[in-house]
Amino acid sequence: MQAPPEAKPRWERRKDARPQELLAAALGQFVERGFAATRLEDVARRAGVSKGTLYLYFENKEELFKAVVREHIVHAIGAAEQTVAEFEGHSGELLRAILMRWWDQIGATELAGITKLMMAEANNFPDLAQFYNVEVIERGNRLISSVLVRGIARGDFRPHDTDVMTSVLTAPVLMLMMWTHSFLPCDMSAVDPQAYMEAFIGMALNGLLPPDAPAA
Amino acid sequence: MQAPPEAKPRWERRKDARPQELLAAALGQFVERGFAATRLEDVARRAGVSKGTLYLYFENKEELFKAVVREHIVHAIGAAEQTVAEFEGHSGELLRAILMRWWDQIGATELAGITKLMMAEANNFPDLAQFYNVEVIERGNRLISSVLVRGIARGDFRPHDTDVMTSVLTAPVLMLMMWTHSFLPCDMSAVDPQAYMEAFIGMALNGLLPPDAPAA
Amino acid sequence: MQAPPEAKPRWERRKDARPQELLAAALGQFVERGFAATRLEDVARRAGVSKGTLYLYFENKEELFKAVVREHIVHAIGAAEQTVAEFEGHSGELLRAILMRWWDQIGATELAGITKLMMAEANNFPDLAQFYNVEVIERGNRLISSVLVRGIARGDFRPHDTDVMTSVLTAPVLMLMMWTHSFLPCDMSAVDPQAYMEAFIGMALNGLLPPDAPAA
Amino acid sequence: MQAPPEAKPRWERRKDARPQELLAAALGQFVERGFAATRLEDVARRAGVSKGTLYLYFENKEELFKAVVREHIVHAIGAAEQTVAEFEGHSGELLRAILMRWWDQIGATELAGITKLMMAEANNFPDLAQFYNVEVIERGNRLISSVLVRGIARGDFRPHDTDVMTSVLTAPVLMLMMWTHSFLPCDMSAVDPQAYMEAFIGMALNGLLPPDAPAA
DNA sequence: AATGAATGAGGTTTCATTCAT
DNA sequence: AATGAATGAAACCTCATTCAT
Repeated sequence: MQAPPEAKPRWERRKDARPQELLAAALGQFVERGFAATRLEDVARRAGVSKGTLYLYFENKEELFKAVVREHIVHAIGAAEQTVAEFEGHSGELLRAILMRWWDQIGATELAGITKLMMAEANNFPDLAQFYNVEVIERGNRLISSVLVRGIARGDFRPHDTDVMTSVLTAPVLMLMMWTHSFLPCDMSAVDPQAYMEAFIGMALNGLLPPDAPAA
Repeated sequence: MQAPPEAKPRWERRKDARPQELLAAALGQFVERGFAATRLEDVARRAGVSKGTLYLYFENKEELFKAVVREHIVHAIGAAEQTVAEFEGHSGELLRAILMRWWDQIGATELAGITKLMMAEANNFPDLAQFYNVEVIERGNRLISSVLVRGIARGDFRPHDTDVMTSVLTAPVLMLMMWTHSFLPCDMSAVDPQAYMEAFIGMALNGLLPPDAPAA
Repeated sequence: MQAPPEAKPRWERRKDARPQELLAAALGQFVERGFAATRLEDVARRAGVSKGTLYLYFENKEELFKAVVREHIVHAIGAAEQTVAEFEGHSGELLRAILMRWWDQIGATELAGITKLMMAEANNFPDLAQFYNVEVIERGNRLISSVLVRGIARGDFRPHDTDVMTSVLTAPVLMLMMWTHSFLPCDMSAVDPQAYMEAFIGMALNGLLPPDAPAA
Repeated sequence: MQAPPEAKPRWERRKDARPQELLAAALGQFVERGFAATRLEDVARRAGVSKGTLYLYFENKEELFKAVVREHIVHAIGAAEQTVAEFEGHSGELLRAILMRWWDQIGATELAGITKLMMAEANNFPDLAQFYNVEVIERGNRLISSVLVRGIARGDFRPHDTDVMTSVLTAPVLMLMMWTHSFLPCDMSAVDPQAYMEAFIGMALNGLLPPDAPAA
């Protein structure tokens, strides 16, 4: 009776939207400051909630970080796995799609900051490192690897050591991510990431084709 | 009987050796933990002194870090500048020497951890970033650049945009440093850094020669 | 049986009362120990809270001190200004009221310790000195001065240099404050501050009257 | 043989001069900063010696301070006692001499800073307070008192409570010292200390004369 | 579900004092 | 007699986490 029904409540039920907002805020803060230097208070303020609210959704800072990684990176890997499982064409085409999506969805976004952050701080947070290795690195490598195996099996690629080749293929992408997200003003403006990715993938695919295949 | 004559004194005076020991301890700690996460107490313990002793030699944490950088990295750049100034042979040979020394004296040592650290934490410590940019990055780039200019002037290299080329030349080395000093177990064991450097430099030099020169 | 139901909680929420309690504790500690020698931990303990709590309400030690001064002294000056603005009677009466209130509300209370503290430590804390000069000394002097100007304008006082007279009027009060709050056991017990104030004001007012006025 | 005899030695034997230099440096520093805020390192630097040297002459900071007080203030009291003991004229003349000397030798010099310092910090250093009370305040009061007693005994002064009168006589001098050495910019420039002292002493002596004496 | 006041361990820095040289 | 390197006990301040409301 006192308050009209449409009176703005002190806080708003967001229900399922809430966690997403918290994760978005956390991502931004982690990328800007790194893991250790990120203050939960800033994450909360950025999400427009109170510090305590974070703890309703995430056990602690590490779990919040893991959730960010799961939400954005692990999820993307899952989608890529799906693509691989369903794909029916030439493995070279598939590999190109996977690598380009990696760049577009992660490398070219603020998510690349997570990669940088992990390289920098993993030493100080062994639990996080363990988690990231299992959930991201190993799983990601497995994904690339599986495409290579598929390619060899189908005769799309010439036979090779797929584990080594996985490293060879991931390294440039990781490096480009570090590069574009580092403060270091090493005039990378000279290089267009998109062009770099195109060149790199073209070269790689060419090198993977069987000896008798026509150049891609 | 009570006190053995060689009872160790409460502390030992080290005089001139001290600063070096402190810097060595600090370097180790910074590389292992990063700047923010390094506790001065750990640096002190590692050097076998008390916390207060650090402050006899360095004004504060930032100055300690700067001293580490000056002692090891800036100093090395200075030596390289000397080499460039005195060198009399072909610029390709000089460039090779400079790049290999960079790798051998910094990239392949724990000093590469400083580079990694700066990429990771510069955002959080603007003063440090400023210092590092002026003392290391700009000065280092100027050094490489000067070799290229020299090469063009002498006809050792074909004409090119030396600033862009400086980026092109530094990028792979920086990346290799990041790579080999990152926790990320991206099976880089497959690649021998030395071989990588050789290959990279060989390629670069070839590309820099004037059109009519015999392949290196 | 194990835990009595009325077990006291780890901490108690005080909400709006808190700042006042903290300021009271801080005032007590500052007056007892001085600014530099006051440890925030003691202030906290005195207020029955933890060290960290202080920082929820005050940015740092200096801000805490300023808040104490504002809360008690600046506030009192404001009230006095109000009185002056609204007063309608003889300026001598007004001056007497202002000076007596100064003594009663500040000089005779522990707040006099703040005055003593500022005299002692201003040299070591330039920011504090600056603040105190602007917020207390200049403003207080302006207040007295305005009463004198009003008195001259209304013909209540004979013409005189109001700035000099302001000094003449404030000096004895400040001195009495120092005196009664100093440890120095210079048998001031012989003098009753109240009587001293009365005598001083009586004399001052007499001296300020216009030549032809009947002695007060 | 190696070093010519007149080679400047690493340090110079000053023998008895040393302590005086240290005390002078300490006095300056104590007056500028206060007791707690004075760093022994600054005292040492000011005296041109090392920190350790201070401890050869003074057990610790408190003893150093006591020595300063003894050297300058207690010593002056002793000289004044001597004067009183030997004086043969009218007690009014003697009292005037004693008070003026107090002002000239202490009040008008940086030594007045010691008085200010004691008022401000005695609470925090009970041992110092105790020392100062016994050696300076009580002894100083006894000195004044003795002059009053002598005056009454000789019929130079009318009978009165000499302890109370001692307070009455010392208060204005102490206040003037505080005043002139405080940062508080309470335009005391309007008052010339010398004139103030003259006026005060004149008034006091007049009040002390026996009823039938001719005005001084 | 949400808040935000409260906590307290942990980090950097200062400085009186000690002691090997 | 003199030095000055070394110590270590505080002091200020931060922030992840808890919990009464």
